[in-house]
Amino acid sequence: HYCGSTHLVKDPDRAEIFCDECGVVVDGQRIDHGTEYRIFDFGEGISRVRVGASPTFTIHDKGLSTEISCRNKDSFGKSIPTRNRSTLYRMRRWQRRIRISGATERTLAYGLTELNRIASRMGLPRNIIETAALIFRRASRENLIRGRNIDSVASASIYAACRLCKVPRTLNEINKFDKVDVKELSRTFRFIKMRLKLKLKLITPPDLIPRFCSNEELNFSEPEKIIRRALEIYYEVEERKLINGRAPESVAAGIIFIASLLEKQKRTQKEVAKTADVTEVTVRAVYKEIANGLSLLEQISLKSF
DNA sequence: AAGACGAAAGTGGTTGA
DNA sequence: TCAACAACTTTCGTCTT
Repeated sequence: HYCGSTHLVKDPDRAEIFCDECGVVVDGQRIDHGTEYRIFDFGEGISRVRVGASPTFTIHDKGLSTEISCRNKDSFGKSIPTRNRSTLYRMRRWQRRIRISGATERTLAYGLTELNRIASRMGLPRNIIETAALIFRRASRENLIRGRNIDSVASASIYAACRLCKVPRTLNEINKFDKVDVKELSRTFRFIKMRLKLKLKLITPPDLIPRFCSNEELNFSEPEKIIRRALEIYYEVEERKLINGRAPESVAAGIIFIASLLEKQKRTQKEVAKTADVTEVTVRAVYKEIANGLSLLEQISLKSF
């Protein structure tokens, strides 16, 4: 499992196995195959019935809620006798509790729906969606959603899940599918990350390179070759400390551009820039720096002849 | 005509006093 | 908290293919 931890936790209520270190859902489809049993033990006062495991974190069953008026009148408007008022009081108290939980449930349902919408439009794999849903539920449980835009929490959960699962998306990529602005998404993410103590490693170019190379925009015939070449270049660059303070997308883009030249599958700077969501100017800057540092310039210009 | 190049000016985020 | 700073963007004119 990616984060190296062997500390996996099984949550029998949710039929989930997830990593205690990083929170990634390892196996979300798992069904509890434990003994099916019922206990009719009046002595213990417990009746346990296993009806089956909830298959996913992402679906929520919505409930209905009821209001009880605070006036002491019945449905005909007649005053309710004092001897019944204590009963009514108790009913109200219960109803209030249920309604409050109903509100958070509604938030959960709405948020998970939104989360699913974004994630499926992005075409994210199952395990990432489950991880995102788990994060969202934790955020809800820890009361982090109140006073915050539900949509932004949903987006932030997806962003975090992508990073946890080692296939990070940029904030901008997610922002193309959601309804919040990048700044708010960024704020919410930082907040959630801190409060849930998510352990996220920094994004590095190798996290991005495989996905970028496989992008349909670039349409490499054999992405694996480009990926391998790009990674070679990256490790060389890393070793020689040729780049400082560049955003990982920028570095990835510059490297992929060079790799496309060396593999004789040249792509334009514009194309590479578009898939990495940076500008051509940035691609140029990075690729120049690297090409100079590795003395690749003559090689590249030779190849292009 | 399209790509590559780099200058100039503006923006948002990080850093260090 | 403020100012300096590098990275990044946008825009644009020029050169190359």
